[in-house]
Amino acid sequence: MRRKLTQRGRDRRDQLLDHAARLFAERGYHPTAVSDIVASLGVGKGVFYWYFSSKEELLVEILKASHLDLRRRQQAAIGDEPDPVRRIELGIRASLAWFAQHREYFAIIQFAATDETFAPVLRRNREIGLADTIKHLKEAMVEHQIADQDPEVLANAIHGVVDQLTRRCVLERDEPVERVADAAVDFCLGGLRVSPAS
Amino acid sequence: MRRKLTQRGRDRRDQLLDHAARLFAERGYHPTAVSDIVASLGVGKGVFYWYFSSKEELLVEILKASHLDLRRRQQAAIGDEPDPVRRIELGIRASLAWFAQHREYFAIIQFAATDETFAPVLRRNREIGLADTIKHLKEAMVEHQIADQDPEVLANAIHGVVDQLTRRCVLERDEPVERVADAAVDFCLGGLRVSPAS
DNA sequence: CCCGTTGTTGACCGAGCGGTCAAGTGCTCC
DNA sequence: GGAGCACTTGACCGCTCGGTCAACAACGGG
Repeated sequence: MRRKLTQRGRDRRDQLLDHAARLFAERGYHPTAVSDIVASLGVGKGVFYWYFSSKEELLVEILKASHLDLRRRQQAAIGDEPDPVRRIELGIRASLAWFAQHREYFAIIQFAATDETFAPVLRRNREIGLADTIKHLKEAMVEHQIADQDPEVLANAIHGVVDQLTRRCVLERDEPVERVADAAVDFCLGGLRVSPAS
Repeated sequence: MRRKLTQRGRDRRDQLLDHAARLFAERGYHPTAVSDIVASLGVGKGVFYWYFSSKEELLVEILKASHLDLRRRQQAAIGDEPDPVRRIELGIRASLAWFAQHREYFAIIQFAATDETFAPVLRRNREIGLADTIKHLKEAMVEHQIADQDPEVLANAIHGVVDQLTRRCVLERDEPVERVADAAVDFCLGGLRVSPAS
């Protein structure tokens, strides 16, 4: 759906995006009706279909916009840091911080991953994120800062740690982001540090 | 729903559980109608409601049964291994192997995690799994095989790695379980092995 | 002040859903 | 062989959903 929007129109669209994201996060995508979304704004149903051609398109827009925002935050955090390992660390910290500030998107992304309709968008988002991490990992390998291993597997493992610790520690248990980020970075850089003896 | 079942009845119930799990995994929970499930068996709708009181109850049963099965597999794999670190390793390998054989449950569990209705069941399942890992971690700390750290955070990090590598490598890219399991164990035990110099 | 465009209304529609039920079938045990 | 319980049928119900639309309001440039 492409339409000429005035400032008023753009504001409405953003309102719809925001309210929908909140409702999707709270109750889930399917259980949230379009009529719930417009009701939460106190407007008629037609408003929704003025800005979006379908409920599906709305979710796709939410996914794209949020990923863009997360990525901007990561890049801002990394800046021009020259050390690749340090860049990975800064990326991990930025991700945790972003999710702590945008909790609602976590549940939405997780649902979208379970629905074939949205999987392509999500896959694309993920590939971009992985590519960033892989780039840093490869550089770190070239500089012999870390051992030579399949960078794609490593990148996935790192994202798995960040994902899980965000979910369990930051979102569910409300632990301070800093502390959780420290733990995530520690685990990724050093694992369980099993002593060679074992 | 508790009912007296003959052998025939138990078989039907299992058929329903199986077909439903497959459909939920392929299309998702909400988009799969009860009428789809019974149609895939070529029976009338009443059959479903003879064995389950609602679609919701069905999913809860699927979640409980699958978690029980995974756990049995883990315990069988661990056996009476005395070394706690080795027990963690065996648990990781068993999890990956189980999911490789029961791919359909991964998508179902992921969806269930996004729906408040099913979150309690899942939370319970997860707590049980974490408790197992934490037990081994604590023992390993007592024996000074690994450094003293918050065992709950570590357990979550490990589960995150297993989760992510199962999803990306085993399920999506069909890599051999053994190889992925090696990578998961390596990463968990040693992380990125950043050289102390950095 | 008028007119075209942007924005809004809410009754309405067809489709599909989860769930019910009266009626029937097949098994099993006495 | 029949009484009774396990199991099956599928039309049916009430409801909610995503989406449409004709009519109308607000805004803004000329």
